[in-house]
Amino acid sequence: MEVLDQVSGKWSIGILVAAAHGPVRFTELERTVNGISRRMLTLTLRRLERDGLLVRKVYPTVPPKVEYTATSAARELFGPLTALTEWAERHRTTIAQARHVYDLENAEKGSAAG
Amino acid sequence: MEVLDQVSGKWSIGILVAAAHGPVRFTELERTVNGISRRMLTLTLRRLERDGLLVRKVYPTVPPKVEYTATSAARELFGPLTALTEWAERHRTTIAQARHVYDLENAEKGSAAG
DNA sequence: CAGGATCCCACGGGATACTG
DNA sequence: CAGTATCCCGTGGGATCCTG
Repeated sequence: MEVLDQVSGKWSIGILVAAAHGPVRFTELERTVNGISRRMLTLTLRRLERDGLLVRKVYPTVPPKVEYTATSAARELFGPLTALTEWAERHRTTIAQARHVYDLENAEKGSAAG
Repeated sequence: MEVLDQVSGKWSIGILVAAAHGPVRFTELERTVNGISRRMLTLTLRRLERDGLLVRKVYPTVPPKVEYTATSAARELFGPLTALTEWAERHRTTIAQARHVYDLENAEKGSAAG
């Protein structure tokens, strides 16, 4: 799905949920979205703005102040997004175990389906 | 979210929904999941199998037959996934327009906020 | 039919330095 | 404070050829 490409990407979701509860500032996001670099924050913000999921409001003060606000389209995303992350939470250990088992079985390359 | 990384990737979702309605065969997926290459089909199937979202069943016949079936964990994903794709569908044109507008505004680099 | 192996490119994304 | 610019690398993914 082409439209979901922007929701994918390592940071979009994190930024969106960070902006869920009202306007957020750049530096605020930098602290909130854990592990994100300045560069990726900027790039992802630009993409989300371009897709109409965030509105960027600049206050021409000094020092500068920029606020990002989730649009209604973005807010409609929060439901599905929450469902998805909750699923991930529920199945995290299950998936980890599945990976472990799979890796073990495929370590012994000559395994006869034992 | 680390666990969602596998759901991301260009093809995982497409493959999962293709396997939603029962077991599917390799070639069947190759036709169903539009635009996927043999290579990515194999790789993505392996990843989904490793994460316990698909079960791979081999019938030792000639010619070979391999069936992929969604696990219960994967089936629990369909709800959230559907919600997400429906959101994408609802907002597809909106997003396209937003992009268009954004691109126009940023084409005139010297624009003084019109 | 259902893959595996190899090559090769595009792009996502981190690190770092500079700016209005 | 809120960016932009540059460099550089890992990997996602397409094309093509080979195989049990």
